Amino acid sequence: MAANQGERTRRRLSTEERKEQLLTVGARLFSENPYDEVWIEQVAEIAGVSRGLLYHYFPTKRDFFAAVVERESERMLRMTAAVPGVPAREQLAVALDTYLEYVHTHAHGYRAFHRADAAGDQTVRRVYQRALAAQERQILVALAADPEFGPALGERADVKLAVRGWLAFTTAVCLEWLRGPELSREQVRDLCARALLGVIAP
Amino acid sequence: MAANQGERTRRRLSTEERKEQLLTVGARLFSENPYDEVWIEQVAEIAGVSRGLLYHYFPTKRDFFAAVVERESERMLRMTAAVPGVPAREQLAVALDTYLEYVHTHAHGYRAFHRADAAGDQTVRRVYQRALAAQERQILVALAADPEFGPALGERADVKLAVRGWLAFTTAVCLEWLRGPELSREQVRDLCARALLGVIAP
DNA sequence: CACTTTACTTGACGTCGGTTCAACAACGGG
DNA sequence: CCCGTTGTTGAACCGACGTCAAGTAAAGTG
Repeated sequence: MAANQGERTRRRLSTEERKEQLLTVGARLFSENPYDEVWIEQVAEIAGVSRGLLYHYFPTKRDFFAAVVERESERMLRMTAAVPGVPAREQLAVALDTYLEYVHTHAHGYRAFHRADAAGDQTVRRVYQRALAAQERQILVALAADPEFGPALGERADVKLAVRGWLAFTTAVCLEWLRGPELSREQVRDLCARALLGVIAP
Repeated sequence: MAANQGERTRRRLSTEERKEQLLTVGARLFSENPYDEVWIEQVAEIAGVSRGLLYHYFPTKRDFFAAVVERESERMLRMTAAVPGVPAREQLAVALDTYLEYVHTHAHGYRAFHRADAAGDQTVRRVYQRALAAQERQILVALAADPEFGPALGERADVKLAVRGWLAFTTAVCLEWLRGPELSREQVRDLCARALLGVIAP
């Protein structure tokens, strides 16, 4: 009902701090409710500011959502940067561990991010697709660098599609895992790893 | 701008015919735009009826969307019913062919259906999840009936999650395939088949 | 051809959430 | 202590959802 901090002292934050705070609140709300069930007023209320301020920082509600998605995609890509020079099989396990760590600690952002898939308009979708493309590229590069897969990779037209599909696989598994973790992190990791190797294997 | 058929003759359809028509228009619009960019007035205009009539058949916009999703899920399940008594490997190829045929001929409905994943509220989501669960069950039953996979299936806790992930894989691949069919139907079919076998194989 | 039924239209209205904007107030420098 | 900068507010505007009562006309029925 009331603001986060009591209404007695109206805090005045710097532009960046306020933006950050609003995006964090947005990530939580967008992770729990579909896009159009999140009211801009609700975000402002939880953040302890007025509706107007939100529109001062973000032109429209869509832009606000896009900013939440973009912020989360950046965090995700930053946390799961590839480690070059390591065999793909091994690197995959490590990368998946990092990924699952990210999913676990930033569950809200992760869920909010993946809402952009089906709920977004052109703008949001573009941000989302760019992030997915970056992940795909990351995976393809890691695979191509490994002598086990690299050489045969370029000859197959379905590899790109396979990687995209695998990302959807991993996403679905992780979202379900967050819902109720009936499997251990290691089991999830191995399942996803097995899936990728199964698709790109001859 | 104007109605589908010229405005000179106002056609009077049966309840079922009209519902069907409206749902078809809805499927097309929801396949091309996110939920909140589809106006109820737009649907009515294209169908050549008044806004009021739409609210006569569907209480709210959400119910309308849910009806679109449900209709499409029924069609999908009906068209991809399992054929018992056939080995899983073989049945998988046939089922995927049927599935891809459905995806191709009902692209609008297919896209609209999968918007419910992230754009839906509780009601819509329930419809969507029920359809997914039915597909999962269908796959698990087919696998369990085959002596090659059946016996070992019950012992593994990750099978359900794997199947769910595979559905997401297939969905992502099909949606991308609809976008620009750079791969033939056979290639897509084989890719998806390989994916499932790769995940449930030991 | 009357008569009934019922799909369908019309248009005005209330509501609610997104969006705009002029004014306000908290901080920082002089 | 005053003043400019700028974070922030509150209220009004708008447009889409949803309601409703009264009426219109297309089909079936005798």
